[in-house]
Amino acid sequence: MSDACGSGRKADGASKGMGVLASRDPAQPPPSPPQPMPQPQLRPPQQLQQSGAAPAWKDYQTVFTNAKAGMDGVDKARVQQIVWEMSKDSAHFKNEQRKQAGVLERIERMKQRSDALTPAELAAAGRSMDARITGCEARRDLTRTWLHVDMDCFYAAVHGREQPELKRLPVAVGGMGMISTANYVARRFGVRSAMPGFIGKRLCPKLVFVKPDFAKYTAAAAVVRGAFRQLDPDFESGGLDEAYLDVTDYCARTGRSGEEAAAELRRLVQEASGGLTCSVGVAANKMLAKICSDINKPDGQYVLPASRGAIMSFLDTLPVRKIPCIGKVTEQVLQGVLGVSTCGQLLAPDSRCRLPLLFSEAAAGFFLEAALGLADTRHAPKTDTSVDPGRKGISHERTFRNMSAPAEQEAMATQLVEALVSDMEEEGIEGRNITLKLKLSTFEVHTRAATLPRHARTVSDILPAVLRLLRAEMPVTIRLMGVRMATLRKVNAGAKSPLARLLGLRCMVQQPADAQKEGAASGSGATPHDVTVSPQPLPGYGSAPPACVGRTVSGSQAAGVHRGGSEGCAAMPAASAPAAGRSSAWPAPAAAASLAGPGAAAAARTWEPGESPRLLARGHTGHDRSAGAGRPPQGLQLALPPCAPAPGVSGRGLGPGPDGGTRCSNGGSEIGWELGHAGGGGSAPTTPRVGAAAANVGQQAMRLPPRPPPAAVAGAAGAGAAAYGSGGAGPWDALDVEQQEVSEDYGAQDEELKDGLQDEDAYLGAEVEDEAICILDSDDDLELGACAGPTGGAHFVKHGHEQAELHCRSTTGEAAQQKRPAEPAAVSGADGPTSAPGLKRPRTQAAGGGGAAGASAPAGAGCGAAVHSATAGAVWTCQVCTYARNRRQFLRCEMCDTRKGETRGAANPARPVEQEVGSCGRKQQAGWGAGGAVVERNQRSALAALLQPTRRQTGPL
DNA sequence: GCGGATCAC
DNA sequence: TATGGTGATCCGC
Ligand SMILES: Nc1ccn([C@H]2C[C@H](O)[C@@H](COP(=O)(O)OP(=O)(O)OP(=O)(O)O)O2)c(=O)n1
Ligand SMILES: [Mg+2]
Repeated sequence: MSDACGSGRKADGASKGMGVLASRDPAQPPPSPPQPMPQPQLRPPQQLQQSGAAPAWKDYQTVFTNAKAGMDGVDKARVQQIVWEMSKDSAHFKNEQRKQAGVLERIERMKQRSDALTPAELAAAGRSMDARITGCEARRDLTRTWLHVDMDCFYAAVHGREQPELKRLPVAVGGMGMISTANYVARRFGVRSAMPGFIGKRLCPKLVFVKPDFAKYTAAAAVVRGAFRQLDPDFESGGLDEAYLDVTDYCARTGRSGEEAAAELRRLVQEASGGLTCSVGVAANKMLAKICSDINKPDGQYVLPASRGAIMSFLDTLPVRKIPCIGKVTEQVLQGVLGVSTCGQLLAPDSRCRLPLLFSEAAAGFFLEAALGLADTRHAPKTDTSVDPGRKGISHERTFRNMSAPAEQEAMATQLVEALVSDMEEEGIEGRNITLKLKLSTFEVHTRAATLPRHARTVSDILPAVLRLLRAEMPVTIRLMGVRMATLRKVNAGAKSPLARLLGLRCMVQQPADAQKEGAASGSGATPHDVTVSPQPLPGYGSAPPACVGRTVSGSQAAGVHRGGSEGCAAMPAASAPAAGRSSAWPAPAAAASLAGPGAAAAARTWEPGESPRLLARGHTGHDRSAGAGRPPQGLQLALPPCAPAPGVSGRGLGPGPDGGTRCSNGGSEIGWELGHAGGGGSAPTTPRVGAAAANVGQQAMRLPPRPPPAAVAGAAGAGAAAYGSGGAGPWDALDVEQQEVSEDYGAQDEELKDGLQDEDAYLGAEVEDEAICILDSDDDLELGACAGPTGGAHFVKHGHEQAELHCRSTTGEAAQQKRPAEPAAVSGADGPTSAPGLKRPRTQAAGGGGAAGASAPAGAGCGAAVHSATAGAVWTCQVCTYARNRRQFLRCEMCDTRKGETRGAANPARPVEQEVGSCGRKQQAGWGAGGAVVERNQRSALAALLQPTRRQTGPL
């Protein structure tokens, strides 16, 4: 086993932790403290005087005393006491105590429940868990070799590389307000990430603060990723400074062991980066590898042999806190309720049988698998970036001195929304769900959300809703405000049909399996047609402003918005990535991907025995008997960082700088805007591998109804990735919808046309060679009218209110050019008292008219159908905000939440009395977006709420 | 769908 | 003086 580790590895003296094997003690003590203490006076005080019993400071639970790399010789008691001393009178402290009280309460409740369990219940649950364990074991896959690599005190190391003198000094990246990270010298004093700078300074008076420079980190990350790629071109990024590599193939190819691969990787990283060191974990799956990478940090590696025995032995004494997703709170809960602190204890009969009885299905399953050392062994699938927004939400938030003035708060909200919109535009996305976040001067956090009438991406569409939410909470004294947009989708991606955009339709085409015969094309049966193509929607202009605000505001930036595919990342392959947004890299579609199992069927499921914890989005190993074909897409997502699929080239450095660098407020305090804005790019995915996986994701994104479509894409492994990959070539290639010129009309920003079409019935024409199924998915209810065409037949199959399948079948030989089978008028005419009375359906027709597309129309039959967006069907006008398009099924105004018929805003009836006046006047602090900057655009998802307090109070702030 | 909570970097 | 920003998931309503 201990094969020659001789390779690579330079004997820099610090030849620490070369792979260790079979350890029985997971916490193999790192070979003694790093290096000799730099300077005597830098040695942290070793002990502190403490008298009395049960000192108050001992109860203050912070994350600063957790075991962490570089914290070995730290006097934790001293740290804790100082942290407590400096915090105890603060509002922050008070809030922490409040939260802690809640945790204790929760633990208490769970304990009671646990005690109340009957022997019968426990026995039954025990048997159930045993069965699960058996199933899990049967599926354990030890054939893959994974490396998890994590840079050592990354930010600090980058600065140290440029200013060597810093290496010997205790350095913290950040400012007196917040520390992003600290080098190992500083860590010996207890200085850590997320610690307020002033406390760090107190712990280590000589602490040197360095301002963060995100551009540098991004550039450095890009370099080391180049090294990662050498061992695994498809490596998954877990953040700016870490990644998961499946080196199974590399090892097979080179004949190297995992240990040697790790050594080689470390060598390459150091060489490429000019001295930056990293630590590597080697194990059979991602989760284990991640845990291992921390063991011999810094500049070390640890190998966990791929045998069940070694793994179980390793986990036996491993603190549960080491499991990703088990944080401070969960650790306390497990300890408090079950008396469990290690994975081994979690598996003890008396503990494991209680898991399903005290925790949710998902959580129990996660704990079980984690304790067994089971997790993803395959890369997360990649997704089609032209369709996938790449993220679930996008946000902006900022901390400032306590603020109470409404006007000031509204101005802040405006700024935030502007920034948000700017980012959304960069990424070409729009969203439907807006959330306002407020952190009171007491540090309590509250969120208020609203669902917009339709997807929006302009300030004029979004701000009013935000202001409404904000005003409803006034008066308040806040220290932070944030805005987040969710329910995202890409604007215009791939959709060539303006009509579809108008309707807000997502269209997907797929041919019935049996139709492949004809596709003679590839013997493999993978014709372009049999792939689920898809995506995309987007009501370009269609999504008009929510009446409320003013439609006065024209479609503003319309026409040319298409953000070029890649603003900055020139190096990126076309199909690749999303423009970098904030920090990093590329959105990890993993999240969505993981849910989109193979084939629509597996869309989502809850934990099932044997399935790996979603530690990392999983791509399905195949043995997934997703019986629950039609389960709600809500599978558990105990995701760990659903790593970014293929983080490739690093993006450009900094994004568009802070507009004018202004943001930063006074005195370049703290970390300033740098991080907040940085981001630019991070890494971009290498050319995303499109294919079956992508197709699946596409489906997921499209919210396909549970029922798998006929042409089940499911198993279609390898089914032509082609159709997908070509970015813009979407569905419209196969389903040739007419009216290209409408597009131009749009481009011309024809306001009238826009308004008119909006609620109009519309006609959707298609040209297919044989058969096709077009899946319609709209924001609005769809009312489908008759449909048929001279050249083909079609019928609808509805799925709920917003989706439907349009099945088209051509009658061969029929005029190919005749693309307008059904006369729109034939469509049910259920027009309700729609707005825009003046315009009827003419628009649509006009649109179809030109038919420039027809010119080169390939032979094929046409068929079509008329679709009527129910928006126009039945609407009511809010008497408060005058929004006139509330759909009938809503009893409250979609814009302002007022009850139908009511004349006074009912959204927030009771006005909170409101709390204390802001405390002391803090200094204006620039929102540094440090940490955030860190994370690549969302690689992180957390299991989080495994244990939720049962109660929930949603009162006025 | 919302709001609070948890987690990670 | 002074405790960040971004993204995601989960649970209970
Ligand atoms: N709360 C946090 C945690 C981390 N980071 C940033 C700074 C770190 O340099 C970088 C990477 O995070 P790590 O957890 O990997 O920490 P380090 O790389 O700094 O140290 P280690 O050697 O323990 O990996 O992310 C941050 O801004 N805020
Ligand atoms: Mg690191």
